[in-house]
Amino acid sequence: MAKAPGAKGSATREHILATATAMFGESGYRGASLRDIAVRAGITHPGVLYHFPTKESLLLEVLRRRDALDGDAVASAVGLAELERHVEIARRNAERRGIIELFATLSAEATSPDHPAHAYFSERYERVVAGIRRAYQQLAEAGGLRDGIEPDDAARQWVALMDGLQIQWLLDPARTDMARVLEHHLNAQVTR
Amino acid sequence: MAKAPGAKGSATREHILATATAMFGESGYRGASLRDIAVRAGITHPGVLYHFPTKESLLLEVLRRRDALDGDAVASAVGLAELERHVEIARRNAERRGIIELFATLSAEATSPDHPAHAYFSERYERVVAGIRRAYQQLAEAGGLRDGIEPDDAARQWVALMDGLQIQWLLDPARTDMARVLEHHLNAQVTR
DNA sequence: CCTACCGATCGGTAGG
DNA sequence: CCTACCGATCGGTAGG
Repeated sequence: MAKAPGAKGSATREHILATATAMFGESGYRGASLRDIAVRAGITHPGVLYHFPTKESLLLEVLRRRDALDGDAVASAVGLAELERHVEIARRNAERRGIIELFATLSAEATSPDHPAHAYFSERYERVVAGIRRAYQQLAEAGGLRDGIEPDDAARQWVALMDGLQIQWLLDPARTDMARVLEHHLNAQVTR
Repeated sequence: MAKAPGAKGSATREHILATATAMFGESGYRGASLRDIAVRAGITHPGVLYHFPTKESLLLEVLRRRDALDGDAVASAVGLAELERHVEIARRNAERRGIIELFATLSAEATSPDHPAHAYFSERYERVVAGIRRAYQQLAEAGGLRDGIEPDDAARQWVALMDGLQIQWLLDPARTDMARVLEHHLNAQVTR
C-alpha cells in the first residue's frame, strides 16, 4: 500500500497535530497562524495545508484527538468513582500545560457563536455536565450525598470549578493545586 | 477651556470605549479589529487612534473603566455580606452579556504571558482572591463557617466557580443561573 | 477627526 | 511536500 495523504498513520501528520495542540493552547485559534505552526513543525505552511485542508479542520482534528486520547468527556465510572476519576485527570493535566491552555483558551474563545469550535464546545459541555450529573445522582441514590445537594446544581458547580481552576492555575501554577481544591469540594459534599 | 483630546469628558471617547467593550467581549482582543470597532462607533479607524494611541491602550482603558464602574474587584463589605455582594454582581451581570464576554474571553486569552492584559489579570486575580479570602476568614472568626472549610481553598473555589459559571452561561444562558448556583454553594458552607 | 497610505501578516491556491 | 503567489486584512503613520 502506498502512503495515502489521508491515512491516519503519517508521522508528519501526527507531528503537526502535536505542534498545533501546543500552539493553539498558547495563543488561541486566532492567535496561532499556520506559518507559526508550520515553522515549529519543521515544514512550510502549505505543507500543513497538504495534510489538513483548512486551518479550521486542523483545529477540529486537534480537539477530536484530545477527547479520544484520555476519554476526558465520557463518563466511564459510576457514582463517586466517576468524580474521583475527574480529580485524577486534573492531577495528571497539571503536568501538561499545553492541554490546559488549549481547553481554557478555546472554551472561552468559542463562546462566540461564529467560532469554528462553538458547536464542539457546546456539545462537549452538555455531555460532560450530563455525565457528572449522573454520577451525583448515583451517589445520592446510594445515600452518599449530604442533604440539600441537588445533582443538577452540583454537576454545574463541578464543571465550573474545573474550568475556573484551570485559569487560576495558568496564571499562578505554584499556588493553585487543582486536584486538592476539587478533593476538598467533594469531601464537603459526601457523607463519611 | 477648549476641548482637549486627552480630556476624559469627550463624548466620542466614551462612545468608543462602550463599543470596544462590546467588541472585545464578543471577539476577544485579537479577534476585534480597530476597523470593526471604528465602524460600529461611527468613525474611521484612525479616528479611534486619535483618542487612544494604540489598540493596547484602548484595551487597558476598557478594563480600567470596568473595574472602576462597579468596584468589581475591590472588597468593600465584611464577612458574609462581601460574599453576598458577589452573588448580587453575578445576578446583575447576567443582564449584560457584553461584560461577561469581556472578562471570560480576555481572562483566558490573557493567561499567555505576552498578552497585553496579562499583568492586569494576574494582579486582578490576586486582589479578588485576597478579598474573598478575607471575607471567609471573617466569617470563620464569627463562627459562621462550617468545620473543615479553609478560607484559602474556599476563596479559590469561589473565584473559580464565578469564572467557570460565566463560560457555561455564555454557552447556554437559559439553563445556567449563576447567582443561584453561587447561593447554593454558599449556603452549603455557612452554618445556619 | 478624515483620506491616503505603509509594511507586515493572514489563510489559501497553482503548479509542480 | 515546496516555491511562488494571491487578495484581504491588520495596526499604525503622514499630513492636513
